[in-house]
Amino acid sequence: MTYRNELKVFENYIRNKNLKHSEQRIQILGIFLKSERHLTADELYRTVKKKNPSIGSATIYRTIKLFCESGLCRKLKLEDGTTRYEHLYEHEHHDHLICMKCGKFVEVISPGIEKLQEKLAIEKGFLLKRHRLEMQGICKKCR
Amino acid sequence: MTYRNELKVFENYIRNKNLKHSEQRIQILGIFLKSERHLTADELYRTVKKKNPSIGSATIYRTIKLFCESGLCRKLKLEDGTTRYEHLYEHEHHDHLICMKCGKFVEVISPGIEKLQEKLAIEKGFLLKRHRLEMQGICKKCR
DNA sequence: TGATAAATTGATATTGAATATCAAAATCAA
DNA sequence: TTGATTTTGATATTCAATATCAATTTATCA
Repeated sequence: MTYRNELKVFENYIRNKNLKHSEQRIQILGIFLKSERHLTADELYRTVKKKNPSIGSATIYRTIKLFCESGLCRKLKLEDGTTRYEHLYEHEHHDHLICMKCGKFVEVISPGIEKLQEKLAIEKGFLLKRHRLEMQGICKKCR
Repeated sequence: MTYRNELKVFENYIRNKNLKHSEQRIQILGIFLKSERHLTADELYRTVKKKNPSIGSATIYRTIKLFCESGLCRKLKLEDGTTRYEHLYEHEHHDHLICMKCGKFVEVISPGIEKLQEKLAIEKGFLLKRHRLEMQGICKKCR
């Protein structure tokens, strides 16, 4: 699988912001895109370090921020206090179902829930901007 | 308004765990219960300090943990990265609608949403244990 | 009541994630 | 290639939260 579109998104972002191309950013992006899991910054750092040991953790944080700004990445603050990052490009909005034993992430979406949220917000006089739903349970394998 | 029941819950917890009664814990509990807002640990610390300047912040953290364990308090990790604490005793499960401008918290509950969550989890093979829904928007006043 | 064991406190040090600083290196336009 | 600008990596710093530890307080029981 290639990530031509994602690469283009990132390169456009860099160009539009008058930032510069760098080898490190491309390495980090490649590893971020290849990873299936929702990584923490530190997990990404360790993985990148295997390919390029000279890279610093500050660069990881700086680069993740660019991914988020460019629309490739979303930052998730989870109930357990950790922060993880997920792919955003061509992933429509979704919520998460997380296994409390093995940590498995399932991305879910329920138009019904979305609608009820809208309704609830309106009842309370709110204009709903965004929401975050994290469900925790035990997956099939872990039961 | 008195907090006789809440005090009893706390005292029972202390007794059952073979912990000891302390003046500081009662002071902190009183201020926690009186506060209407969802406080951060630091906000609670500053408020307590006005009554008892000798109290240390470590005691606040230790004591909040006891409140949570005793069922009087729930820790909320919010999207903005802050951690706040809310009253739990005789408050049934609820989610939150938060104003992005003024920070207003509204506690909401939608049995419909709860049911759809259950359904969704079952579809994905999960046994749902808990969930967290945080909705952010703009309240009536701020619009 | 007083002695004793155990828990609690406050000050301080430490942790861990994330950000700030800064000199050296890399990038890019002309 | 030069020179301006950005980026990098090392390091220092921040901030919330926890750990450590001697001194104090509490509870128990003789």
